[in-house]
Amino acid sequence: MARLAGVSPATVSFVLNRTPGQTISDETRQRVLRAVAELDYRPNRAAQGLRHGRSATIGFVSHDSDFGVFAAAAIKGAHEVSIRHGNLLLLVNTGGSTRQAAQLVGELLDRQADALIFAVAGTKSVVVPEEAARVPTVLLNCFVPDDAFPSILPDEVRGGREATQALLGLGHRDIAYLTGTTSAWATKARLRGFREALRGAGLDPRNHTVLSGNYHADSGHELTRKLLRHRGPLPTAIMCGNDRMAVGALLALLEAGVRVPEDVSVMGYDDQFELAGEVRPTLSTVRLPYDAMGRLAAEELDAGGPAVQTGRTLVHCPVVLRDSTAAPAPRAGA
Amino acid sequence: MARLAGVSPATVSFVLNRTPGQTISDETRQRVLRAVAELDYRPNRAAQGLRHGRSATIGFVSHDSDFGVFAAAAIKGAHEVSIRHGNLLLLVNTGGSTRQAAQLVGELLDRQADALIFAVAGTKSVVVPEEAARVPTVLLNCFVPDDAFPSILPDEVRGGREATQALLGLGHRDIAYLTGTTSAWATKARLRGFREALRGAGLDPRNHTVLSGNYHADSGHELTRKLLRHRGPLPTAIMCGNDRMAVGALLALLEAGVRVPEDVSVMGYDDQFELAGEVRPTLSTVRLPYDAMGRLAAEELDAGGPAVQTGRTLVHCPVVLRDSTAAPAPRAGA
DNA sequence: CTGAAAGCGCTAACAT
DNA sequence: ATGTTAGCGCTTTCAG
Repeated sequence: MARLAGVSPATVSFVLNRTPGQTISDETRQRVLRAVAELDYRPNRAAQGLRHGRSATIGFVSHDSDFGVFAAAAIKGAHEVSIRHGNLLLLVNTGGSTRQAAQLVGELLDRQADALIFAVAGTKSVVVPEEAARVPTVLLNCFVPDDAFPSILPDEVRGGREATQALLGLGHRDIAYLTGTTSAWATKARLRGFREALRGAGLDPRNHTVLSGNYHADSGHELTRKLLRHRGPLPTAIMCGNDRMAVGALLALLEAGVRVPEDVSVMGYDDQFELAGEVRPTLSTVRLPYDAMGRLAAEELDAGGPAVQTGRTLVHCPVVLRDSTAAPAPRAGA
Repeated sequence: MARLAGVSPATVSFVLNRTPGQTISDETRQRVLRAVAELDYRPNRAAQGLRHGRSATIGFVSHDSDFGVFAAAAIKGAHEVSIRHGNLLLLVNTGGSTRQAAQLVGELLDRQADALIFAVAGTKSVVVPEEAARVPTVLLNCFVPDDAFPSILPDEVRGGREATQALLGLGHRDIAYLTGTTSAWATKARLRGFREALRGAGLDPRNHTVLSGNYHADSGHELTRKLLRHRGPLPTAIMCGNDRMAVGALLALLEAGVRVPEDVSVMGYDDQFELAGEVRPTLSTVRLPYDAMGRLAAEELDAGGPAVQTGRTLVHCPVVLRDSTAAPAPRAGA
């Protein structure tokens, strides 16, 4: 014990914490510091936590069957700002089961987590274990029907709109949309943005092909083949539900000898790490700012307010233009 | 306090923990349990930890600039078995900096983490903060020069060898290898496995093209184009440093009108989540069992032995055959 | 069979 | 200006 080394029990605490309103003689301070250095003593934060009722720990609940790209990015963001505030992340994965979620939130609370981040990969409505309400909790990429917890969500409508506008800006007038899973919240929102943008440019969405897929690369491949088979003139641009579908589309187009972006532009969505920026041609896409969302969540929590600020915060998804999009080739009919 | 509800202070502890060698009358037990249920009381694990000197928490140090696919998989595995043993993961990311690593290991230790997992995405030698030695520590996908900590590593030589043997088994005799970053441990090991397999089949590795890339999709693309430009007869199979390079290769081949697997077989490495199984054709590859490695690490730690069992544990990387490989087409010269 | 008491490592209020 | 005391919530001898 540092106390043996010096000659004081709680004085150490005063010195180490610079307790305000406490004045310590320079001599003792030195003595303490020397002892601390010698034993390289570090306060036991579990004990501090017990005293303070605060563990300097934030529970991160990944409510998915797997940790994936989403969780990794969100965790990175949350970690980054938590660290800055002296907090660490206590991580659990529920496997997507509501029962497991309740169980694990219990474990987190037992360990006195000061706050909770509840995150899901595919934006959607979730059931949050009610015990979560005992501490400040933020929902990341998900929400509850009554908005009892504050949510942080990507602004998918705007993302879809701006992606479409980017294409329109390049001169495209015939844009096909290969959607992700139709039932998904994000799919609907992106599609809505797509239609808004078309209407905004004076075009009729009903003249534009929309095909339903499932967010997997092979569905992008398949739908693009359908596009190639069935239509007369190919659209000059293809928007895809996400980057993986875009990669599938790319493969199908190349197989058919269609050049990207000379003959057709392709737009993804997600800006998926190690994918969008690396395929050839590199993919124009919309950045899903999971890391920023994680940061935001942690900021709300670290700020620590009783934090039952409610409501939904939408985070902007910026368009990232790379090589898979270009102005359409002048058409014969033009 | 549950104690108020019943009429006992520490008896609660006996009941809840079924303390061996303690015998409790059925009546009191019921009383306690009823009170516990009513207040849905749960013991404070921070306090338990303080008492026991054990936090039921394992520190997971991701020593990379980012959380990525690797960390996500390894964490998933480690989480899975930790949970089963009643432990939770306390997660930190060092950004790859040794100084940050020391700092964060400090934070973990201050919070009384019972053990540490130190993980890196690209297999390599690392500098582990020396304080890590205060608790059982396992190195995941990395090692220290003197093997002072036990390491868990993928068996890359065998992976490379078996991937090559799979191709040889299909009848391929001319296999090109597009490597990842040459300086990487994994690259060398996989290449060694490649050569061992060739020699094992009575072939001379020097007759096989080996081109150096960097594990990114675009380098797979570029090297494949080089292959297409420079060589007379294309090899019948191309092994790639990883799946992303394989996707690059796929794109380049399709662009050139070369069919996969009819004209050329392509083999990846990693079995990357959401990639290898989804591109068209689906990628034959070697599974890098990061989740299993994570599980293994947690198992060694949860077993909790003083656990300074040292040495390196190699984990098998099984070949996964999908659609991008097939028997070579009969050649004119054959 | 159960309660009282001490103590894990720390800090906040209260004496000195 | 420093040291004492009590207590955070739990477990564990040790007496009853």
